[in-house]
Amino acid sequence: MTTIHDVAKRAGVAPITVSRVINNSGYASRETRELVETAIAELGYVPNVLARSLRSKRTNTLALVMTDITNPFFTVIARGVEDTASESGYTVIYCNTDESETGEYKYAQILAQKQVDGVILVPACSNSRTVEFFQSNDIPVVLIDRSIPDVETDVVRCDSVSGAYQLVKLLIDLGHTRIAVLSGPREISTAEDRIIGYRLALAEAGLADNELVYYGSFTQAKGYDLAVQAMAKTSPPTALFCANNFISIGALKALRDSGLRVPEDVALVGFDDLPATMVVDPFFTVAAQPAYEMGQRGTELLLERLTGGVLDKYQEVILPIEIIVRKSSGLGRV
Amino acid sequence: MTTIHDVAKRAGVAPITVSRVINNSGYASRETRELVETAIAELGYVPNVLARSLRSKRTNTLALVMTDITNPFFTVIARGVEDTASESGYTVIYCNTDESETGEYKYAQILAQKQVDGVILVPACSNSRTVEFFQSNDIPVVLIDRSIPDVETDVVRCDSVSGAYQLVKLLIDLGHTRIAVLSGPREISTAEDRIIGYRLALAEAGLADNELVYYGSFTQAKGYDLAVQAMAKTSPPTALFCANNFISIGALKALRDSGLRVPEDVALVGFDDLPATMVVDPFFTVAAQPAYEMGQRGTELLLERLTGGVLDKYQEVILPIEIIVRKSSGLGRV
DNA sequence: TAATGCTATGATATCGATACCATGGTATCG
DNA sequence: CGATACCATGGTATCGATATCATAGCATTA
Repeated sequence: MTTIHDVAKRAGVAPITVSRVINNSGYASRETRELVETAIAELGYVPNVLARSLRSKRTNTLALVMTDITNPFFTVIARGVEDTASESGYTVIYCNTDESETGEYKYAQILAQKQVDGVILVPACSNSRTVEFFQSNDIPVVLIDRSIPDVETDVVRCDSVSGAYQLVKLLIDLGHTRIAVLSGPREISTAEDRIIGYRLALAEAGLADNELVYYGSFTQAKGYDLAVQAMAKTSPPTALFCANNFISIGALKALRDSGLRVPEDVALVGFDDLPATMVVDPFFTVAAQPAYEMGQRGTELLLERLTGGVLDKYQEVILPIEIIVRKSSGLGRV
Repeated sequence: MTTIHDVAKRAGVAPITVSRVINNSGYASRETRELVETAIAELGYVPNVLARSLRSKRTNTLALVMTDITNPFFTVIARGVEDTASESGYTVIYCNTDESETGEYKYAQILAQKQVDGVILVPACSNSRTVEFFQSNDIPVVLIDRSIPDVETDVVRCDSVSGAYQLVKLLIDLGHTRIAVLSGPREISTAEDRIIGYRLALAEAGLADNELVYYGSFTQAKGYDLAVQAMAKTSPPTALFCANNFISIGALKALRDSGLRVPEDVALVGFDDLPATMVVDPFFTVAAQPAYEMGQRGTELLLERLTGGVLDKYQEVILPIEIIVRKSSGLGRV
């Protein structure tokens, strides 16, 4: 390992001068700068950011803690975060909690140890322990996609209530009266909000008594299960509202496996679009959230907190949802 | 920030003793251990890994440098890496080069600065500069998925030649004689190997004169383009062999857009399966590579190099490919 | 009983960089 | 011309941990 001292010796200057050249801080004459730069090139010197960060108290590293990196929705968020962060010279550590509260807290420890400058968190639970832990270690946190009750911090999310309301209203307008909602875990804000939106649309149409609510998790397997459960009723629903993309796919699989056609026999709508790169024939009617932009805005907010000094009030940014009508919702019932 | 000194003072011991308790290194009496542990708990102390790594020269961090994190093939590799690494107490930094050589080299600098212990690299080019840079900084590298000519390092990959051969032979056995291959960039080993396998199968069947080779890139957009080009010939191919999943999807889209049915009008086979979570109705006949296992084996190899002292000889691990026959290859031509 | 080995703990130097303070030279201005 | 400001550079302390060496008590063994 060549160090800043080696460079300094070779260039005939003091280490601190080398530091100034590298970081473009303080003054350095054109001549000295060149001396240092050639010494760096000749030695193949690479600064040690551990030492730098230890002294300067800034690691130029952010962490993105999310629940499921295999879900394209989060992958796209990750790209938004990555692009924005790297533009400002930050690197990003990705952490995958698999929707587990303990996994999340375990990562929180590691990230604090690593002295990350800030965290973008998709919470795996409604528990505020992780956020409070970060805050007690002076690490700012931005929540993304999901919120947590009674926590003071920045949030970037979409209006799930409204998105769900619009999707379910669409089904009602098509003539459906028995609509089931297949959602995620009870304690996740988006899972709950999407049920609230569902109820709103039902109530408005005078269908409050027809509620068919299923809680589960945001996975394909659970989507399959819940769809099977829902369709097993004596008078099964004629439409399903799935609370995310994986649930949609699982539900569609379940319906096909029972010989039911979508949309002819059962209509299907859901949250979260699949990326165009991964789908040949877009089929699902969805409430599409601007995932890339969520990552971007969340990161911007975090960077503002880090560099712009103290912005005293926490912000809640709510981004618009787009309803995309495709084949899976069908043409309506006669 | 509470430091090891604060803990030491509170527990009435020396900092080094606290260090011993934390790291379970050296001796510590039961009594002292408890004193230290309660002090840690009371103060909410979290060790600073920057300082630790600076002194100990180990960061317990690996880097996974890949070309496209939005491709599920690489996402699955990432999970394999992550799981294996975290089992051994390592964390993983993910880097996305977007198939760009400069992007790759830029990340190399950053990773060296961060003092990562080792790197798992999916090379974006056939250039050995990045690998050599890492090696000159004493950072071991394992290549994954793709190899680079004339580079001395560990490699974990699949036998693309054989996979391609089998897929193309399958098409030939179904009666196809005009088969086009839509591949990636000329300088990527997997892109080239898949063409070699294609040629092998053609030659064996006496079809060497029917070669229809298209180079491009591993993206959906390019797959679309190449398929359009291939089908525009006066006597167009009756089957397409796509060198990865994104090319397959793009090609399928192009065929559909020109009113051609798969497999009735054109048969389609390709490399890399799509994850079951993302597909309702598996359709493509594919050469499936064990992505998770590739990540796993690559990481294991790297960890062996890091911990097991010097394993003098570099290894090349070649994992088996599975051919999965589905609808897209059709039933053959009469 | 002296030698040996293990347990338990501490003092000090150091990892590689930057913060902070200090120094001296030159240009500008009233 | 002296005061002031800016440019250019260096010395030293320090960030928070561990490597290395040292010390001392006690048990075991020849």
